[in-house]
Amino acid sequence: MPPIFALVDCNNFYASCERVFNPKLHGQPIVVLSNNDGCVVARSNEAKALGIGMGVPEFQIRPVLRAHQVQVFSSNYTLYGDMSQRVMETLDPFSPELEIYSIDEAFLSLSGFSSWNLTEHGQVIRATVKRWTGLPVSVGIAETKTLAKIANRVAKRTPDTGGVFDLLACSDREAVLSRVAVEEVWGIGRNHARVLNQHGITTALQLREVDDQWIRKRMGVVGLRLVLELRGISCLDLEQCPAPKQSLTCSRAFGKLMSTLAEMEEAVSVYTSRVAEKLRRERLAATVLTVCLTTNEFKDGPQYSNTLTRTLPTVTDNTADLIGSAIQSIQAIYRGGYHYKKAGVMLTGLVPASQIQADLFDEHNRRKSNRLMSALDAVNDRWGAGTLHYASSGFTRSWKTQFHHRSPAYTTDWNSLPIVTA
DNA sequence: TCTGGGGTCCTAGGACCC
DNA sequence: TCTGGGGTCCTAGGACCC
Repeated sequence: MPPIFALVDCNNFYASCERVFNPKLHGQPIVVLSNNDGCVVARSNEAKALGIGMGVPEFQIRPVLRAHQVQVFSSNYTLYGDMSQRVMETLDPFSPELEIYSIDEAFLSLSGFSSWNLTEHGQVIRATVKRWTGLPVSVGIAETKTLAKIANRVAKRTPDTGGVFDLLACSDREAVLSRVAVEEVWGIGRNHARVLNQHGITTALQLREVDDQWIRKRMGVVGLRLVLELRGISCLDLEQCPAPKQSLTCSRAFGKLMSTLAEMEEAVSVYTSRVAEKLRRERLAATVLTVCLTTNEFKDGPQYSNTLTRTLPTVTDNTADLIGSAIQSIQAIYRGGYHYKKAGVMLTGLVPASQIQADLFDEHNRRKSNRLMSALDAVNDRWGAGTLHYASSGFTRSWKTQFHHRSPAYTTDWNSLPIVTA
């Protein structure tokens, strides 16, 4: 049975989430900012039309934001995560196989649906997601994932498609591919695009026609796979069960520059606590911990950054163990006389928590540790992150990441439910 | 004044072994 | 002329994604 993929992708996901519970925002330009309200990470169509680019620092476009009364939001990951889950649950019945590819995208297998009118099926999907979640999505359909991505782009960009485009039902595929720039193809980033352009390859159609050996040499097996996908030969399968994580990170820019070791220890302690929570949620334990710190690269003045990776004394998912290692590492790489902007903690060498090898005498302590961590996580789930924390994380948090324009957690907090007035 | 965060995969090269 | 050859494992770095 030849494969058929549908890619369902939410339009301007974060910006659209803000709109669902705030109808006044319809038709208005919206931007959503990254942590610390630093860069633009999402834009409504109206904001795109104003020429606001993706990833642009907020301070550079402040005049535009003010002049056009653009609605500005800090990232509200609690809201977006919950809305994402609603979308995925809505998509589930439409296909026997679903791959959640990112927070706002899913691949559906439509293999075996070839006798259906897939454009109509796509329209039903689109209308259902809109009705059940309030979010607009686009649907692209084709026989490979890479082509489904392209079909989705067409659906999004061409209003008369009604948000659904089926490349299988398209009579002039060459015309479609010739209108897609090579840098818009999934898997072609800035660097590969530059090289391809230098060789006169500027469209998806031209990329499809390149010589196999040539692309293999320049872009490795990844490049070859991509070209085959453009030709309609499916090389990327649907992945229904996500592979176990290989690394977990918490890294963040500070709300202000920091210089003392005491502050850096606090920050690293907080970040370690966050990443340890992720670790336990995934039911994993870590064998290696990496700490990094860096000054502000955009600023003049002395620069310093360093990274230290250490194998942990024992495989663990215990926050205190991990903090102990992280503090030792930050003490080792910290240097006085600098203004630090960012630090991070990464866990690798992850193994299933159930497989932790405990020696005979360790058994008692491990049981105790598990109970303590369960209690810690339960308290913080119930009363909010950081309610219960280690003293090494400090109490002032003057360096905390800033979110000055955050919308309420409409869907996950009783006190933030939207209120409808007659 | 102000510039995000969290991932994956592949490849090349070095160390080491027999 | 010609200085073995083949394999594994690990790491760093590059490229990409959302």
